[in-house]
Amino acid sequence: MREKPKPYHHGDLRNALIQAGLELLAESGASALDLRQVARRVGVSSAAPYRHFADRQALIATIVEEGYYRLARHIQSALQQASDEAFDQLNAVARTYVHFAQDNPWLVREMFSGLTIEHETYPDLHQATKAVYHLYVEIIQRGQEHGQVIAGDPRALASVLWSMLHGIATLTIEHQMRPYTDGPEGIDRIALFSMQILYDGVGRKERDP
Amino acid sequence: MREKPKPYHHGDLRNALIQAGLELLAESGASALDLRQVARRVGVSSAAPYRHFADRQALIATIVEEGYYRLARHIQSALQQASDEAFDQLNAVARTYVHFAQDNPWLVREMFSGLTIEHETYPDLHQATKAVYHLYVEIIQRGQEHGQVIAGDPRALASVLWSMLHGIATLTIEHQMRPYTDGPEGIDRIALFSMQILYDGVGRKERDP
DNA sequence: ACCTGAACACCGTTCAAGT
DNA sequence: ACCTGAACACCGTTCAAGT
Repeated sequence: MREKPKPYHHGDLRNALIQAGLELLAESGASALDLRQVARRVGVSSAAPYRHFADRQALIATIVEEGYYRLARHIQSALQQASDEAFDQLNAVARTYVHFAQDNPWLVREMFSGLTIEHETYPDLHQATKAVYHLYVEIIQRGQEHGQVIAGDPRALASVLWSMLHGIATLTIEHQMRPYTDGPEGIDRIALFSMQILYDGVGRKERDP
Repeated sequence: MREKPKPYHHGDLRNALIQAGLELLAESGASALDLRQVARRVGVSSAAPYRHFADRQALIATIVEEGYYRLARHIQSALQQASDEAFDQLNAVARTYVHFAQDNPWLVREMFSGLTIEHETYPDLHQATKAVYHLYVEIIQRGQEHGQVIAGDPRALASVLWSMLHGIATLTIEHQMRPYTDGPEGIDRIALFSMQILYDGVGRKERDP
């Protein structure tokens, strides 16, 4: 079934490299994400990728960028199935975030390692992270409009939400959330619990008489 | 785990390698954390480190472990200067966490990358992270005893606190918290703000008459 | 314009041999 | 017992030459 037409020109090498990199990352972790191996899998020479990416970092940045866009898509589709209650939406996002991390641990680790984000050498990547961040800002704003979320700069509140999501996803991947993540609905439980805390706080409120 | 005090090239190569690794990491980032370069800086051959560490990962795990112990010490000393109010303590921890991350960005990135924690090949490292986690559990428990923190499994609540700290530290390092971190007290401001949210929640509470 | 082949510098790791 | 020197396999990157 598999033909091996090996034209001198690949045709879509750039996308093929991104795809192969994504696969290698998922299969064998970050150490497999090296240019020679990616080139090998695609069936081109080790030098070929340099026609499409400045260096290894640039390929990784593009792969991570793709990761952020995928995450954004997942979140958007989860939000469409949630009610317009702020808490419900927070919950949907948290569940999506943690599941995405669990399903793509190596990709998310690469996304969160941030080595590339630091240098603003990759504007497209920066754009992709902003797209996700913007979804949080919108949730907060809608919640404020409906009187469900406290007043305050939506971007500041969104940053705190982002921090929380970032943290629970990371700790879940690293298996630091056990035993709360065990069992069939464990991952959902920790997401729900975290959002409940974020929503209501850990401080004990006075029961006024 | 103290050994003979002898920071000379001959007798204490193990500690010399850890120290050099810490320095290289701080100076030049993760890419500088390679065995040959560490060996070079200490003034031994490239093969010498293998007498003290199984491989490169083992050296990194030890360096990261040292990072967790340093962080634990910082937190402990901050807690001693805080009052016995739960909120005050949460705040002290958050400030310490974020400052530590800002002062040691590469070390913290390595600590959070978690590639090593996943494999429980490094029990000492696991131990070091537990030491930090335990400090959070204690804060939560004290807060509950004083009626300042809501009821619930202290370990679960501590995990949520940990997630929050993890997230704000990461986003601060990656400069995703701007513009809230700008200015002289910016870093403290974002820590305080985050803890206020964690304590009181983002949900709008009804003002009962 | 896009890709190959060979080359260079460098790293992780091993091992026989030195002290 | 601890360290050196040489060696092997492999990776990032470059560049002249091929299609």
